[in-house]
Amino acid sequence: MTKSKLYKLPRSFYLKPTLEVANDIIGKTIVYNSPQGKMSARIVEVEAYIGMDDPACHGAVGKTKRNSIMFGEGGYTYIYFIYGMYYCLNFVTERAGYPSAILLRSAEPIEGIDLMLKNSPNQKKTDKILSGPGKFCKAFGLTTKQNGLDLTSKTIYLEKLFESPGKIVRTERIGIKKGKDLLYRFIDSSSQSISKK
DNA sequence: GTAGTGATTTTCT
DNA sequence: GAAAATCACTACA
Repeated sequence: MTKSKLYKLPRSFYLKPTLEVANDIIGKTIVYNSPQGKMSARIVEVEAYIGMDDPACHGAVGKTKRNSIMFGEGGYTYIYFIYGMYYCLNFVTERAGYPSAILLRSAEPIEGIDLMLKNSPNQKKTDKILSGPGKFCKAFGLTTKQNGLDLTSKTIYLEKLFESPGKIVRTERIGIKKGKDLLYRFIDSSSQSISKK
């Protein structure tokens, strides 16, 4: 593999059906120009949360203050606080008025590893520092302050990498009580950094 | 090696 | 007042 060409994914990427986006997002690179410096990582694990028919989707119970960003147009960040101590990062998908998003569960660090380690005092192994939604946000320094950012802006965005993606596998989602029968979790099976075996 | 549980606070009922 | 799209630690085999 010689030079890898990168380009920022446009708004249209996020407006496709959520399952398509979830599949396509595996192997992409997320770039975040944080106040601390630039950080980037290769996405290897995501979960889809789709609309009113998905019982595990935050938007299924109707629009609330917390999930209102999911009802907006695709291509924005949705960050929420959970279990009293962790944040989770999502990418909003599809059209305005349709609550859907993709939860970023795990990634492999590329740039800014020193910053990630600094943000995550408990982590020692760099190959596991982003292996979970809560850990990812901690390492990237993401909080609800970053909720609703435009993914086509300069601050945070995804890049397409012209390399053959790893083998993508679909499984049931993790950590939810309802909707487990839906195979909405996508992982790159060649990665060693997924959040759970 | 696997399994079980406490931490801690925002958000919604 | 209870639940929550999690993680790290402890206990035990």
